[in-house]
Amino acid sequence: MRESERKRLQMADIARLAGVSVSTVSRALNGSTLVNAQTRERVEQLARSLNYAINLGAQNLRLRKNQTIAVVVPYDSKARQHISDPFFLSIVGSIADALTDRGYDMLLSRVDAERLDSAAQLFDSGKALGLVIIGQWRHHDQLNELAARKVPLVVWGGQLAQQLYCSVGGDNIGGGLQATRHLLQQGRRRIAFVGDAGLPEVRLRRQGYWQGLHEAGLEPDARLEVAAPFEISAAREALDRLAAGRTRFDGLVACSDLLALQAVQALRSVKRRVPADVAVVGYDDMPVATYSDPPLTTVHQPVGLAGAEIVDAMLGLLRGERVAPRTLPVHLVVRESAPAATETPGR
Amino acid sequence: MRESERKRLQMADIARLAGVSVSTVSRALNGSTLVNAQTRERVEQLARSLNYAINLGAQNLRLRKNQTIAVVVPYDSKARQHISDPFFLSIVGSIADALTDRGYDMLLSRVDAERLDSAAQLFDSGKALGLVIIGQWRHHDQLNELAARKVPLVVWGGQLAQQLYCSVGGDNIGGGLQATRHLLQQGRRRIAFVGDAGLPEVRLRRQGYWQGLHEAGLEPDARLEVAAPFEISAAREALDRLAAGRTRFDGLVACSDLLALQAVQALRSVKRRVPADVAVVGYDDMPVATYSDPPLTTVHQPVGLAGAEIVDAMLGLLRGERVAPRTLPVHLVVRESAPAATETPGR
DNA sequence: ATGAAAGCGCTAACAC
DNA sequence: GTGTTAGCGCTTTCAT
Repeated sequence: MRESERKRLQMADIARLAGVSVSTVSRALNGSTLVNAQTRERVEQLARSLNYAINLGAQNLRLRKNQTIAVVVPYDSKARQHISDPFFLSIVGSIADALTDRGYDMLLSRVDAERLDSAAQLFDSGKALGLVIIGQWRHHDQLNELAARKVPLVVWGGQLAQQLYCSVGGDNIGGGLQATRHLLQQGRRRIAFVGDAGLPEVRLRRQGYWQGLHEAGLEPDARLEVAAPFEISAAREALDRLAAGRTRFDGLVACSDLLALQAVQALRSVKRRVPADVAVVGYDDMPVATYSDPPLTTVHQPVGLAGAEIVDAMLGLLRGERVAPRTLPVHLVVRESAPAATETPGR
Repeated sequence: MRESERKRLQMADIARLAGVSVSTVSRALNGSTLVNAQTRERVEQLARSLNYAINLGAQNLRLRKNQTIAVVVPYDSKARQHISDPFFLSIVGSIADALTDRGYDMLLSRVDAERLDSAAQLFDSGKALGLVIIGQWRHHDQLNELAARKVPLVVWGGQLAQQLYCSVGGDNIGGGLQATRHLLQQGRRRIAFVGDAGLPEVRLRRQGYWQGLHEAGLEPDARLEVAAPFEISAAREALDRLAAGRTRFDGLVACSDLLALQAVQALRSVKRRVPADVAVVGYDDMPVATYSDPPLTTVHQPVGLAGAEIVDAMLGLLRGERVAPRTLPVHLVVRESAPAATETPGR
């Protein structure tokens, strides 16, 4: 009908031109040993010169197979915002690489975060063999329901109690802990925590933060916990309030690099210096962290590894294995926003 | 065979349970008017409660349709590097959004840049209706061949002479020109250009750069043109050579924000200040440009718009229209790496 | 070594 | 309104 699909070539055409049956063409093109070498050669030449390729839709139907994995990046239905956080974008890139390596196709979908179950459609309709969902957001229960329905599901996010699905994620508790310990080691005692603890990953990081405080004999102060969303413009307001507020602090742990940098700007707008007055630690270690002013001390997430782990977990599920959630190691990268102990001058 | 696909539900199952024929189920689920309201209701209920969804592979085969567009991000076969440039990643995000809005699926593929024609497989095999390729790289001819073969093709990149395919891209000449003019207006006269002119987009930007120089009565100086690739670690070396070299310069136009920031670092390593000694302009206006040290004056590319334009161009092609290449407007965002004329103190 | 025929899960005439 | 039937483009017995 469309100009471009007027008359797609099919096996029957090749068969006719080669003077053989479709079965033979099929066998030739699929490397069966049951074809005469010359016949195969003729068929292959023909196919190549005409740019014929086996119709994978038909092949998959007949073989009842499929090599497609859906990667779902939920969006906030109110904001309908563009995928913007660099971390999510790069993890998608990493998954794309891992899937390509293993010979799978990647379907990239965006779905309303409030209707995560609609992602299951991708599976039910046979479009994809399994689902990778980027982030748990506030939908742990919906994810559990999907898993209960036996939808092959791997979620990038934190490992929670009562979790039926397979998650792969960074060590959030460890990350929060390392960030906090580092600040404490530099002598900071009033440490703020920035991130929306409604999200499991953030909650775990806060748990690490609490643990760090505890180790140092400090009590958490709720006034220093800022529920800033990952969405930057909305976060800024909360950070301005924190910076301008009466509650004093000399350290800050943020749940993304962009959040950390917004905090830096908010602090500067009220004439507080980083790190002199407030030392700041970010999260993710995206490229921005090395170029920013100041360069960020931040918790490095192993993005490259993440894609491979996610895909391996998915392939395990597809093989029918029980795949345990995985937690990937993170480590602190120290830069100038929260430098290591000031070089003790002399001894 | 796999645990998870033991016995996928199909229309026949629903039909049996509902006590009707498959045709009726098909009609009911597809909203045909030729079904009794009650029958439809019963069928729909059943399907919903069993999480049955029409098998799209079979449906597509039967209907000879397909709603999938492949987005191809070429990779360098030598480096086999991860998609890392934030600009490419965000344009992929933008396309994903635009496709979702219009009801299309997006297949994200990576292919060896040296074998771009292999991307055509995605089309020939019917996996995708059309191809979006991110970047022309050095493969203008391969792209032309694909277009000559009537593969529906939209390329993010520059508009070139002798171009058979549809391209969508930022106004590269304009971008290069604006960047250069801005530096000239600040009184800079020795302006370096950083980017691999083997790539069409870069070549066009350099053309704008030359034009800017020409307007000011200046001659290009080949020693100030640095063929730095987008890949950062490789670029750094070239930038260090430039910074340490004997050829003096007081302004610099880079072809990405990351390149600009690497240039800043290279300059600092030889004790040259930005912008005091050298004013630097970046390209793309990624988030990093606002947070970096110094914040970058940079050419803003309309990423959000780009996705929509690319997809609209593709849909035009699929409708059989001739779609002309499109050039999207860019504009300079002035920040501190190349500030506007120093506030003339008094008059 | 090759061809004929059945069927993957679905839709759309065509009957009734 | 609903069922029957013939494919969509392919693979694979089963013959020969």
